[in-house]
This record gives sequence, structure tokens and C-alpha cells, in this order.
Amino acid sequence: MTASETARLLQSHGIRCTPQRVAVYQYLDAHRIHAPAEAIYEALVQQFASVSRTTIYNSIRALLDGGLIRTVMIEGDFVRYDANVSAHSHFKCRRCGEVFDVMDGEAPPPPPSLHAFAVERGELNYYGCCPVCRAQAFPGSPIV
Amino acid sequence: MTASETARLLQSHGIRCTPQRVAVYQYLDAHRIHAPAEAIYEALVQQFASVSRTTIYNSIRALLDGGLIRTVMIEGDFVRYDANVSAHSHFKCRRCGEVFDVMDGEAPPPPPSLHAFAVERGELNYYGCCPVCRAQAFPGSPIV
DNA sequence: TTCAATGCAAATTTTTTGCAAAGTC
DNA sequence: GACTTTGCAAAAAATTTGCATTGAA
Repeated sequence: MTASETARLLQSHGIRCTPQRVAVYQYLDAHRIHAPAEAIYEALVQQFASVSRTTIYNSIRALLDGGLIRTVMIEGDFVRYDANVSAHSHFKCRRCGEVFDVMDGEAPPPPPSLHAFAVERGELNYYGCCPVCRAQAFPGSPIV
Repeated sequence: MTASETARLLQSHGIRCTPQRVAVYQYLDAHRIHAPAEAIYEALVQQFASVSRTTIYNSIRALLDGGLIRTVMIEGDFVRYDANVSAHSHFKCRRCGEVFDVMDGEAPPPPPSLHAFAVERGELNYYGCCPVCRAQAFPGSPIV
């Protein structure tokens, strides 16, 4: 996605455009690794030597408010962000820490006890050990 | 649950007993509000004037390792803890911040794409507006 | 031109660490 | 008695805030 396409996307979501905001969105869109703010900062500092963490957090907030990105609340010491806002869930490997997309799973509809609640969204996370880490733990076993 | 009953419970889970650990577990068991470490600290400081946050975090870690409590990863600036380790999910009201138990909902079994992953657990969160906050937003409407 | 965003520095908040004293088994 | 936990102080890490300067519409 080019910078001007991204700029139009932000504007169509009511987000004022700045080069930094465009770059934050482009980073998250191109690197679907559920990056935390610090990773975005480290990537953007290559392009904008003087970019600040404040701007990263400001840009993230603007993109969240516009609905262009989403938080991923999963075990870890920081909040992760995801440019994939379609229905899907996540798996976190407790060994290597990586967060995987689970495209064929999504939160079930709200159960009866939530009938009086206004439910905006559901979020489904799985935890365990990924195939690569399993292979390291049990060398020789097939990865399936 | 008395202190000695709690002490036996911790020991049966391989957790060494101290008065502070017993109190942390008792607090979480009695107050099912998905408390963060700070709330536990504020409660325990009433009983143990000299208790430290370090001890709260140490105790939490011991209880987590023993499987007596569980983390609740949901939007917010801190980790919450839950003495209810049975299958259930959570709802967070984005207006008042409260986290509700959803006893009739739980994470679905891992979908096909996770077949090569060792899945330890699933976690299901909902977000939105609780009945009380809805009533405040739309006065006069029935809470259902 | 007007209002909003950037970037710096400093503060705030949550959680972790090093270590001597005290406690558990 | 051996080893662990406690609690203090300090550090670390993530995020927020105040404010002067710059930039977008």
C-alpha cells in the first residue's frame, strides 16, 4: 500500500494525516507480528530519525479511535497492535513468545447471561507451545 | 475458608505457606473482582502493616505456579488475578472499567489450524457496556 | 490562519531485582 | 539448620503528561 493510498485510508476514517501516522499504519499493515509500541518506534526511527515515542503512542491512539487497528490483549508486558481488524483470534507460544494469527477461530456470540449487556466485541486467545518450540523440546518428533 | 484450610490448600498444591500467601489467596477467593496486584496490596496492608508489594508479587507468582489462581488478560493498565480457575470467561465494561464473570461462556476448542500446536488453554473476553452504565447513558430505558 | 500534532523532558505507573533479616519446613 | 521468603530501596520498563515548536487543512 503506497503512502498516498494509506493517507486516503486514514482520511476516510476521520484521522488527520501526518507522515508519522501513515508510517505507523504502514508498518503494522506490512508486519503482521502484533507489534508493541516499542517495535514500531524502532522501525520508524529508521525513517524519521527524530520521531519520539510520544508520537508513536499518539498515532496508535488515533488509529485505534478510527478503527483502523486493534489492540491484542494477550499475556506479556506490553500491549500489542494489529492492523488486521477482521474476525480472527490469536495463539501465544509461552516458550518463544511469538503471537500467531488464528484465522479460522473467532469469539462465539455472547452467551445468554450477557443479554442485558451491550457487547461491542469478543476476543479469543489461546496459549501453549508452537510447533517449532515443541520440536526443540522433543527433538526427533515429527512436527505433524 | 479459614486460614488453616487455605494453608492446607496451598500445601496440597506444592506451595510453601506463609501468612502473606495465605492472605493473598484468601483475598482473591473472597473478592472475585479480578483484582490487580495494587488492590491486593491495599487490602493486605490492613492486616500486615509492613507487607511490601514485592511480597504481593512473589505470592501471586507462587499461587500462579501452583495453579491456584489465574491471570485475566483484558484491556487495562495492569494484570488482574482470579481465584476462580474453572472454565468461564469475562466481560469488561469500557465505561466503568468493571470486569464481570461470564459463567456460561468459555473458549471453544482449538480450531483446525492449531492442530500442530500444543494448546494449554483458551481465554475469551467480551467488551462493551454493562447494564448499569447503559442505564446511565440512556436514562429511563429499562435495564431489561 | 487556526487548531492539532510533534518531540523533548520529566513524571507516573506497574513490575522486577539485589540483598540483609526473618521465617518455614 | 538449610533453604526460602520477606521487605526495603532502587531499578527497570511501559506509558502518559506539560509545553514550546512545527505542521496539516
